[in-house]
Amino acid sequence: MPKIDHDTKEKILAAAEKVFHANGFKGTRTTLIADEAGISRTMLHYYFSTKESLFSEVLQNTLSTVFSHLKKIIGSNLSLNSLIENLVDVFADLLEEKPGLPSFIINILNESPQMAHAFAHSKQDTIPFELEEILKTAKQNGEIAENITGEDLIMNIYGLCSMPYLGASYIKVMENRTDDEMINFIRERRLKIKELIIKGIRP
Amino acid sequence: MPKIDHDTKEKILAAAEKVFHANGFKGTRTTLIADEAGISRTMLHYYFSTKESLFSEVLQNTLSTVFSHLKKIIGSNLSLNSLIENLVDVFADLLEEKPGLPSFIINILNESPQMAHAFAHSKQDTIPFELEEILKTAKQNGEIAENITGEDLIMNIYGLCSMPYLGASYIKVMENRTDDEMINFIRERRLKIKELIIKGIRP
DNA sequence: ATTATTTTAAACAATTTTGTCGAATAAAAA
DNA sequence: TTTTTATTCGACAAAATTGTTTAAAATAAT
Repeated sequence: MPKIDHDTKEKILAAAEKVFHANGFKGTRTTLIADEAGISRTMLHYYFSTKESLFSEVLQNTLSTVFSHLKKIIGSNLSLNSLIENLVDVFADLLEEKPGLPSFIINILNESPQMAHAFAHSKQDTIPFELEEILKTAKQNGEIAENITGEDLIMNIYGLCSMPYLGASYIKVMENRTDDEMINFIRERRLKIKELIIKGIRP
Repeated sequence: MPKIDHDTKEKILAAAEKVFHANGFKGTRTTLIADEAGISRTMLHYYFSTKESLFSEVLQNTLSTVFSHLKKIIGSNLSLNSLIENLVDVFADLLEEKPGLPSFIINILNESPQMAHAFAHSKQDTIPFELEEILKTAKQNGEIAENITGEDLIMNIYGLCSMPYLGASYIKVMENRTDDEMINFIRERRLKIKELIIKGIRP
């Protein structure tokens, strides 16, 4: 029986993820992926017929990672503050694992708004529903300002958590940070983000 | 004496700004700029020899717009809260004028980290210095938590204000918003951002 | 040892994109 | 009116990029 070298395929996928996340679909050169994986461009076409098929596999991997993180929150019966801390942790963990994710998502939304449409209508993102429910009771208890919506909360979290990754190259040189220092900086910021949001949405 | 049609040049620059802001340098096709401007591609090369030269003029225009906005804040002797409200207003006004700016900046930082380096070292961005000064006295007065830095404040403002523009296509379809409704949504969010930050950084 | 599988290199076709050139037209300036 | 300027079109060269093919190697399976 034939044996496939899964190792090489994985190497290609890992390299492709890195390059696609950083440069989007159009911006990516398959040559760069091959270089990054340390293989020839011929080999790339041996495992993946086209750039599109490679991209689509990377996209699926990325989305499944996102959903596996999101599932950590679903079903838990939490107070508002715990929920917020949980959401921030889940997003922050996700971004620490996939630092290129914010720029990747933004790129996709830019390059093909159809995908934004499809994704928005897929209803796989169940967080908004849970959120509205919890916000309702929190408002009744006077824990939170009346005008805050679930959308607000998600935008606060996603915007604040993504920022350091989107501006990484600038933030790094601004304070002459090493890679390790950047990771620490972002970890410390995670705590500040939680505090900012929890205090900031009070009545 | 010869007469140059400045109108056409401006049309090209406006179209180029739109396309470059939306797609970055690599992602931009000069054909698209010509189409957007309603002129032939030959004409584009008549006024701008290369794609690079056109990009560089767009970039300079963009940066001068950014700085003209930033200057509105400099030199004023404000309380912490007024400063924050001012900063949010200035950024929000800027983004309302140039909605593609966040994705443009992110693209530049991604495509050429050298530019991030150059920009960070140009010291044209004087806000951090002013900020640290004001934060110092605010901390002495107990108006703000000790661990908040100027960098934190700027990241909060920039991240929160940019978010709706970066995810625009998603946010639009999510709630079936028209263009006008999007503008209103973002204007209302501006107030929430101010409140979030002011309350969120208290001790 | 023989066969099948993985990998590379080199060459090539097709496509896209950028930039140039020359001819031709319309409009304004001299 | 003659000349300069603004504009377009079409053709084309050069470069980059993607994908195919062929021949040849290294490696693993039987």
